Amino acid sequence: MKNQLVIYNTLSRKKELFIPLVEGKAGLYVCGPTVYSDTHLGHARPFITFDLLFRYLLYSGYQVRYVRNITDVGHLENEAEESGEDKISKKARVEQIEPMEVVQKYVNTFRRNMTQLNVLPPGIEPTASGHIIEQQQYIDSILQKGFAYEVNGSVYFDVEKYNKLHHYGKLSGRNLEDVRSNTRKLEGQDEKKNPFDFALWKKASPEHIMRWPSKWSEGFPGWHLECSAMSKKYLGEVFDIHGGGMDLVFPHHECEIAQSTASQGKEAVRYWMHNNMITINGQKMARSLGNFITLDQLFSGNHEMLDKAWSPMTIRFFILQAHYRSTIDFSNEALQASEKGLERLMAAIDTLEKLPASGNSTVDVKGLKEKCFAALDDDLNSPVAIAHLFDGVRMINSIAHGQEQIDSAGLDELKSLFKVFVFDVLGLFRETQESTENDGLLKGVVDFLLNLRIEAKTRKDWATADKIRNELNSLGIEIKDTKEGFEWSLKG
RNA sequence: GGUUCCUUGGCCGAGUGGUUAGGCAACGGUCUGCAAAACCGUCUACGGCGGUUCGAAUCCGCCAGGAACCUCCA
Repeated sequence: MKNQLVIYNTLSRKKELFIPLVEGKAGLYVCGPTVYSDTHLGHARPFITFDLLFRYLLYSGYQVRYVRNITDVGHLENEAEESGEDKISKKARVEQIEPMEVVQKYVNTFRRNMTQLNVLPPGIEPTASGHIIEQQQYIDSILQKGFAYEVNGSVYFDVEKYNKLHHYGKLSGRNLEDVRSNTRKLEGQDEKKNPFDFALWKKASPEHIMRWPSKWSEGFPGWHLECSAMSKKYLGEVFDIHGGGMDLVFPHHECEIAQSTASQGKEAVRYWMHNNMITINGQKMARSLGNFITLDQLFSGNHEMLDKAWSPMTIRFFILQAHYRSTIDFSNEALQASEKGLERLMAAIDTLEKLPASGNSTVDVKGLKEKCFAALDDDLNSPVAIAHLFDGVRMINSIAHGQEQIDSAGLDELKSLFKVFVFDVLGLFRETQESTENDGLLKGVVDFLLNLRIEAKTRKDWATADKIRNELNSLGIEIKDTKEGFEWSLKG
C-alpha cells in the first residue's frame, strides 16, 4: 500500500503525513447537504473534493468507511428567535406540504446531481431525523460530565466552563475573549448563561412543526449535534478525517470538537480538512446571498448569467483544476477553458487506444506516472496532477505523429495510467450525446448528405460541397473531414 | 472592530529562495480544394514601496485593494 499522502490539517495549520488510526483502514466523515433547497454550484465543491479523496484512498488500497450525513432536521434559522423556527419547517409552510416531503424532494435532486457529477455515493448516508435518540444520548453524556445545563426544556452547552479545561476556539484560531467580544447579543437569549453558549436541545415553540419527545421537552436537537452523534455511531469515538466547507470551521466544527471533548474526554477527529469557497464576481456563492446558480441550471443553461449549458463533467473538471483550498471564481470564460481542455484530454485518450507500439521507447511513462501521483499525495493537488496529464497528452500526440516512440510495455503502462488516473481517481468520464428516438433517422439523413458531398468533392464540384457543409453548419451540425471520409456531431 | 487569508502574464489557475507549471485565448506552422477540427510551436508574469540574501513571485516590514469567518451557510 502506498502511504505518502500528506494532507493539510486545519487543526495544526500544517501539512501532515496521513497515518490512519487503524492500518489499512480509513474513516471519513463529511458534512452533507441541508436539504431545504436545490443544490447549487457552491455545494458541488466539497462533494467533489472529498469524492476525490475517497477515490484516492480506495485506489491506494484503503478500506474506507465514508459517512456523509443528510441534514433533514434543519438548523435554526436564528437560534435566538422566539419562534425557534427551523429552515425545513419554514419552507414546508411556504409550500404547504409536509416537512418530510420537502426533505425527500431535495434529497432526490441532490442525489441525482451527485450522480451526474460522478460523485460516488458514500458508504453510509445517515439522516439527522433518523438519529434523534443517538443525539439525545449524546446530550445526556455531556450533561453527566457537567458541561451543559437545562433551562425551560432546552439544553445549552456551557462554553465558559468548558474553556476552563479546554481551548474553545482551537480550530478556528480564536480564544474565548475574542468570541466573547464578537458574539452578538441577540434578542430572547436570556435563557443562556452566555451569548456564545450553543443549543444541544431546543424546546419547540407551538408553531414549530418538526419536533420529537425528550426528557427535557418536545423539541429538536441543536445545530452541531448530529455530526458528533452520527460520526461516533458509525466511525467510533475517534476517527481519521472530517471534511467540510471552510465556512463550517466556526462555529460548527468548533462546537463539534467541544461536544466530543466534553462527552468523551477526547477529541473525535484526527485530521480536519476544509475546502475553500466558489466565488462569483469575487464573492462567495451562497444561498443567503442570492448569487447562486443551481446545478440543474448549469446543466441546462437556464440562468441569465450563463452563456450556455455546462455539462456535469465540465463542472467537475473545472473544480478539479483548482486546488481545493483556494477559492475558485465562477465565470463562463473559465468554464469554456475547462470544457475545451477536457475535450482535448478525452481526445488524447481516444488516440492513446489506437497508438502503435515500437521496439524502443523515447518517452518516460514511469516518470509521468510518479509525478501524477506525487501531486495527489501532496494534499490532493489535482491541478498539478492535471497539468502533468496534459504533458501526457502531448506525449501521446507526439507518438501518434511519429515524433516519439513507445514500446509495448510503456504503452500498456500509459494506457493504465490514463485509465486509472482520469476515470477511477479523478472520476471523469466521457460524456456522449444523449440519444433520442430520431437519432437513427437523423444519422441516415446527415450521412446521406455528406456522402453526396464526397461525391461532389470527387468531381471537384466545390460549390455543391461547400453548400452542403454550410447548410448543415447553420443547422447546428459540425462537419469534420477525415482521411476516411467524414465525422459529424451536433454542436453543444 | 476582532480572527484568518488572498493579490501571479489577455482570462482561469499551480508554484514557499536559484531550473518552462498547466489549461483557455492569441499568434505562427502542419494538414486541407478552401475551411473546420486536430496536432506542433511561440508568448516568461508574479499589487506598490522598502528590507534580508550571492540570489525572492517565494522570507520580513509598511502601504493599497479584496475575501472568508465572527448569524444559517458547502
